[in-house]
Amino acid sequence: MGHKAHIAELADYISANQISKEQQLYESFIEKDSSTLSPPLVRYNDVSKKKRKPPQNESFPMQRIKSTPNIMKGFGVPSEPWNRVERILPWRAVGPPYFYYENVANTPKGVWTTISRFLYDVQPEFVDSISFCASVRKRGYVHNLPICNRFPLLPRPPLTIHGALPSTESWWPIWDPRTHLNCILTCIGSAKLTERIKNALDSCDGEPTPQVKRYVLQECRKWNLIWVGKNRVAPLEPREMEALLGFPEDHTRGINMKERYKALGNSFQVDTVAYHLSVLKERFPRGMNVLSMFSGIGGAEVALYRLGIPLKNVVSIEISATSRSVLRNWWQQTNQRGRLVEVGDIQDVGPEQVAAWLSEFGEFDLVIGGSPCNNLAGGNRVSRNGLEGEESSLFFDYYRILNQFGAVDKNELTNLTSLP
DNA sequence: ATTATCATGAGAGATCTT
DNA sequence: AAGATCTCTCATGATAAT
Repeated sequence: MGHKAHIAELADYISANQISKEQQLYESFIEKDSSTLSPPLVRYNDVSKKKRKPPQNESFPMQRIKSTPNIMKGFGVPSEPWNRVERILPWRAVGPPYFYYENVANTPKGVWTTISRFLYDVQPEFVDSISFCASVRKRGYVHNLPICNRFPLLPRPPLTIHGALPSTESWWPIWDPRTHLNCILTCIGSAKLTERIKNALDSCDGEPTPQVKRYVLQECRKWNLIWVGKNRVAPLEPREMEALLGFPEDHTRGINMKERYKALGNSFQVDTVAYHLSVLKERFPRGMNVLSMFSGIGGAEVALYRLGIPLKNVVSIEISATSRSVLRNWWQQTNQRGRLVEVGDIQDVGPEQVAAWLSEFGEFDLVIGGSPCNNLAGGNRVSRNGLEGEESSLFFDYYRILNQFGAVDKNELTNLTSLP
């Protein structure tokens, strides 16, 4: 079918089904036109709806499409599940094992292109956790999981601030229009700041002046503050962060506040990840062996557990001793039947160690992790130096270890395909 | 020895204006 | 269409306070 004819047919279909043009284009390119428009949909390192210059000197073809779907909804979110969609995975990306990789969506240019190329040319799925909870969290996910028949964790978390934090509602001024929170970070606003804000508001009797409102709103947005009393704002507490991120209450109890905020700010949003992992439930009714790299406070483990997927053997690689203790405590408190193997430094994990695990546990069913974002994150003024940065370069250890399993190495692939 | 506070912008997208 | 303006970001390191 010619391209114009295809678009025309599409227009009819859209008007008949009242589905947004963007979604329909998206689906059609996946299901029908993937041969002529390859690869479809997402342009790497481009999380906007606007068109931009395509990346230069990239080895895989870029296809400009006239209109893109809302790119921060990936292959669908519960409110807009495009469950009929299937995607074409590069054959060398097909498992076992299943793999799942996560990092911040807004990186320096070219980072997601590199990540995707190393991970077998699988296209990133960019998702904002605002579709799952009351807090923004824009992240990219590269994985080889099926995307049909996903389902969300229950109960669904509240999607508004007042729903998630009911006690704030009575204190929330009418002139603060926020209905959702910004991204949960690793640092919080100071008590001094909340005091300054209170003083500014107290100095006005009744309605604050426009200048004061502007100042307060600016600080509230910058530091993600909530209303906890008359003229009084406060940063989120750890347990509130835990709830927003989908963790059990007091999940990170027992470590000092600084570490607690840092670990939470670095964590997965559990509902989002669980939505993506939900397709594994029917495939592994008797449980999974999981290799969890950069485990942190165990977002992946909690997601699988909350999905009701039994954890058989979990190898958890995490450099922070306090984060390891959080996961270990959770493992014990939830009476896990499986075995938890803890490893500190991922750089100490060599081929022999991997081989030993394989002979002991058999195959890993899932390799999951989000590598450090320190050198990618926008908030970093000091060392936002990309994927080669001090911490973020640990991505290549994720790739190195993942590549020791079923997936075919690129060099090997080149040799194979160059044979006559 | 810990903990709290503060200063340190760029970069890119989103939205508005012309 | 193009430019101006607004908005937000899984942060780091020095210094003050406890």
